[in-house]
Amino acid sequence: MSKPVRVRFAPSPTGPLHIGGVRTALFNYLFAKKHNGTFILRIEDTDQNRYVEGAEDYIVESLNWCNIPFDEGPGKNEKFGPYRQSERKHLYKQYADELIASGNAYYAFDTAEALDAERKQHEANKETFIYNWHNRLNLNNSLSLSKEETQAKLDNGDDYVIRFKSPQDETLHLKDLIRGAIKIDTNILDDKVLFKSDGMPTYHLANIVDDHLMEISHVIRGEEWLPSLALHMQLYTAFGWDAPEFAHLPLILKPTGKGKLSKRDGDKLGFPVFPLEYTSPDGDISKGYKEEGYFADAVVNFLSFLGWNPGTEQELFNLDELISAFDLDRVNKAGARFDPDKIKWFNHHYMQEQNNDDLATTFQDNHSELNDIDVNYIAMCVGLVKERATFVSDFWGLTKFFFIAPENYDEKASKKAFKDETKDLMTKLISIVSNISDFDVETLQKEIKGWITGNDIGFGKVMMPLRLALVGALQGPDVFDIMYMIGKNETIKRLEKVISVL
RNA sequence: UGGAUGCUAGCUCAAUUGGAAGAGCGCCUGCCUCUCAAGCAGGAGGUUGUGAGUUCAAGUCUCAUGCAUCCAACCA
Repeated sequence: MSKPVRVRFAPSPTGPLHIGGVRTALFNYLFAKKHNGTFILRIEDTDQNRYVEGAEDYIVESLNWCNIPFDEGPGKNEKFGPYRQSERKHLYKQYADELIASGNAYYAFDTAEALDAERKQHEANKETFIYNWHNRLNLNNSLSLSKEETQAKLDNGDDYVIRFKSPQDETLHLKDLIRGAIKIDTNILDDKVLFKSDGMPTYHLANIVDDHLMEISHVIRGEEWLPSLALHMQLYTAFGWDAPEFAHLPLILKPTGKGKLSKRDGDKLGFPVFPLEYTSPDGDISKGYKEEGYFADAVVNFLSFLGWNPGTEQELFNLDELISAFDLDRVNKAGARFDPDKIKWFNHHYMQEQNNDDLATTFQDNHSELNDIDVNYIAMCVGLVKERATFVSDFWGLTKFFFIAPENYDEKASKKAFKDETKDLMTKLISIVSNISDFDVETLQKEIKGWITGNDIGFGKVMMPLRLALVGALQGPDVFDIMYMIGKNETIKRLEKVISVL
């Protein structure tokens, strides 16, 4: 039917990729895969002043960690390359010149200082300075100067920028896939700089040229670009090109209060706002979801619900399910509030699907106390407690009694569990345990429960102090599982110890 | 200040072309149990930001207003 779907994620390498950027990348990826299309990574590094070393690698690593790799991009399947705008520098000037030739753009020689002064003066008069039709003839450009003067300046090598000549008294009818029809009066638009004096294009020019050259079919980007849509559509018209479809995603808002989610919110409220840990050139470290123990699938699932929902009650989606369920029609318009508790909830669910051996390996790597312990044993412990864990880092607190005997007993629990007859009961229990030769869960259960019911003792009187002896607190999985795991000798040792403090 | 976009439960979001306001998370209660979670079941929670208008009928359309965000760079 229509053109093949080609979408791009076009971040600027100015630092670590924000979690909102990951969401934008994800939606592009889902849309591409849903329509058997191509997901492209393009690096928008036209601002050399803001370039940060390592940021591009960080972006690529983040996408890979999330399992949403790009199909085309720097160093990969370069059919439409290069994919770094700095390496496409030679392409842009001719297009700017083309716009000048067609009367859609003009040279401007105003210095940054002159424009700054204008802005300040307007501000003092409580006005807004806009460089456009109403004042461009009073400023220093090829429209206000004569042809000869302009040429003389160019020949002289004066610094210049190329500005778009925004039309007067027109109404633009724009279409956004998520927001519908938008009307814009061109009189309020300004003459945006398309080409900078350093020989680089601005975002606006590079973006349109590259999207055209790379045959992008759908532009899916953040809402912060919505005000630029009018300019971009006019550029397509000026070039005589077919424009792609546009979809502007809602912003991601702070968990508390109002406002856009920022790096500071993460620092303040203690959750990451970046996919991977990031160390800035200054040495500042920002937390990452990966390093904090989140599973990539959980992060992706959570992110997919920021501004989108499937219209059903299903919340748990793997990547394939997301691809088939995703639809731009179901992306909503309002800003999405970031809820750190919800992402933990997702992580807990994904924890249950993890392989115990893999979890055990990670767990062991993170705890030197476990160095000499058989990984299979650790995996069994993990299997017993993971239903109550959200992160691998929860494991130690949940399993330490499998590896080391409790040193003391929780005070409140002791009051509840230790009674006058406890000493006698525990002593008797030791002899029962000692006599069990098949030391497995079933036998333990049968023998001990049989003893309790047979003598009408009451479960709490035995089980609570027993649990306290083994764990040190009234917590943890099934008591018989614990006994089986630590073994007969250790069980008896712990019972003897608890008797000694009674 | 100007323009754009948005506003439904505490939070994330639902609600064919206008046609009885719903789910999940969180919270509370119960069940389960040797404990804490998890799990299961139930419950509370809403004048759809506010005010008008059009209509037999408005969360949905129109206008006004409030609040929030984005843009208003030779940043992206």
